[in-house]
Amino acid sequence: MPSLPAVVKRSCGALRAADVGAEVELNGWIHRRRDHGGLIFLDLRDRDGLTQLVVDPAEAGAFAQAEALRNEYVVRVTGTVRHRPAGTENAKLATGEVEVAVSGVVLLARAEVPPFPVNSDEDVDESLRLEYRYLDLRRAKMQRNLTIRHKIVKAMRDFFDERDFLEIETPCLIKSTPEGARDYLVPSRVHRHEFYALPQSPQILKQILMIGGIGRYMQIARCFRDEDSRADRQPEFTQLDVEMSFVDQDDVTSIMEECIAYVWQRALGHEIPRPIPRFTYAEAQKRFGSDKPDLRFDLELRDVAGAFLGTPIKFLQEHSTSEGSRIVAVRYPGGASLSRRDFDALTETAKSFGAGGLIWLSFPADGWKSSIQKLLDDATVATIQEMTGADEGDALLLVAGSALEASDIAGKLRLHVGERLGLRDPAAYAFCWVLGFPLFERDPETGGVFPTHHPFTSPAPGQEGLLESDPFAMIAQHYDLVLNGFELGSGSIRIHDADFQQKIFEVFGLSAEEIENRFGFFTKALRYGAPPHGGMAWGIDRLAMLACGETSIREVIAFPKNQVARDLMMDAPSPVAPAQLNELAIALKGEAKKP
RNA sequence: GGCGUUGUAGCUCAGUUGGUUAGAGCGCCGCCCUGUCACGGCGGAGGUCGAGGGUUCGAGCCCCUUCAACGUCGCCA
Repeated sequence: MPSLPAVVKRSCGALRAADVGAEVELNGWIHRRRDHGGLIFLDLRDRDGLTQLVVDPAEAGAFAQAEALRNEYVVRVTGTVRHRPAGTENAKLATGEVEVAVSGVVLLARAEVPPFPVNSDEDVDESLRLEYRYLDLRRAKMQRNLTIRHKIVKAMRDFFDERDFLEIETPCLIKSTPEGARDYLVPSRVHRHEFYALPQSPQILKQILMIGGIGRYMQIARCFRDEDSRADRQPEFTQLDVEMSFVDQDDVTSIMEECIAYVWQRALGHEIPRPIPRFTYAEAQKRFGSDKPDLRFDLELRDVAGAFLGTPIKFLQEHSTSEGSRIVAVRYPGGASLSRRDFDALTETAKSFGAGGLIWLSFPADGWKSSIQKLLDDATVATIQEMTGADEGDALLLVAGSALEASDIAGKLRLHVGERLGLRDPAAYAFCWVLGFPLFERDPETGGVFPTHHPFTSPAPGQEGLLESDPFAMIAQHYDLVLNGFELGSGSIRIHDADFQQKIFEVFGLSAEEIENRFGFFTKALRYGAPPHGGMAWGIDRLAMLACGETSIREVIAFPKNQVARDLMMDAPSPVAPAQLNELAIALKGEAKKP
């Protein structure tokens, strides 16, 4: 007596023509049901895909079961793989050549009618998606995004493993060093009235790992910052954190550049053109009005101050000669067809970016028009047109002000124009490096010295002496990796000289006591043989977001928080029992925010 | 904390100048249907128009307050 063929458990995206004849078991969710009365089609779904099941009334038991199935019911079916009848194949499905003729159905779980469709990616109010995140996660987009994110992180781990890096976990309960963002605090039960802080990044810890002789470190690290959320910012987020000893800036940027190319290749099958272009901070500001330029489109900023040297317009005249000023033009291709109203709206947009106003100049076929028509002459306009390369049919948006302000506003207008013209293609990837940042900025309130990035960044070799004489002239050994106008991450060569690090803290106005209390453990460590070191950290959420063509990192995080840092599924944060507070020696002050 | 957008059926949305009983598609429920794959056909249920107050003979629509979501500025060494 011939033995029956073994039943093999398969996933819902696996079956092909070659499997015809096999006895299989499939487990999954009912994606959709097409009940023809005498014949029932079911699409069965798991993370791997969809398989069409056919239930014939001849299989009486299975048929009775199938009639009661609804969307999102969880079932196990057994049956035989067979070719679909000629002409009924479905090219849209990977499994579309075959179907499973069902002989047995086991209902594993019923499901309530979902509050939004699970079997389509139709836009649904995000708070509803987050409340029922487990349903949202079943949808195709989230399954795809989380898969891409996994591939990205896997590629990172592989890349650094192949290059002899160690992945090392650093603690989440650490010391609060209140600089930068607000800390999330965790009360200590054992030590009454004392608190841990959750790390804003493992910065100091990875530097200490270098002092600890680890040499090459990487971590997929969770970071916490108690600041207001944005589409690309969450209270907790994930970084690829990397640090290396005995390296210079070129060593770090080249290995990280190799890494991003490796990741994009492995996770997306996309080849990044290399070398990735590099800009100095000053150049990026000048040409794109941003320290994170979006290079998916051109429309570089043009300086037109030279055209206004003899202008009767006083503020333009001033900005045309003042050393710290710029008059910047943004070209708007095809902008000559815009109406007066459109230009008014653009002016409002510019104001929302912080501009005092906006001068526009357009070049329709029959001459030129401008918001300062009466104050311009043909010769000036011709000069401007030549300076900017504006063609007939274009418009120019002009911003004047301090170099920093004018650049910033013009940079935002450039993005705005790019957006309106559809030049910011979510499927395109334009990377660049930005280097040569100033080490310090002037504190706008006190006028004091303030680190552009963080106080552990080393100045360019040989510049240490400028610290006392001209700190604002110091250039940082700092580098940002930028993708499509987003800062993916930044890194630097760190200070490894304890005395110099001490001096930097002092320059920021920290007292010896404050330095000791906050960073004493760190400056002490630096005194015990700290190797030169440097590294980088990338925002994995942003990276995954851009890789997925999304506009919010919430689309690549399984359980994100909403804009006011609330988890809508668990309803966290929440009040805790008085007993818990007692144990922590915590008393609550004032009224709760909400009744 | 400021500014902006949105809030109408389970979902996505429409709703005119303030005027009768608030609509559509999808979903849901029932019946029919043996080759569909966004199956199809017939029938049905389903509404605190975010909430509260006001103006009005009359409010989904106008006004005030408020709540929520999203975007953004501040903030994010």
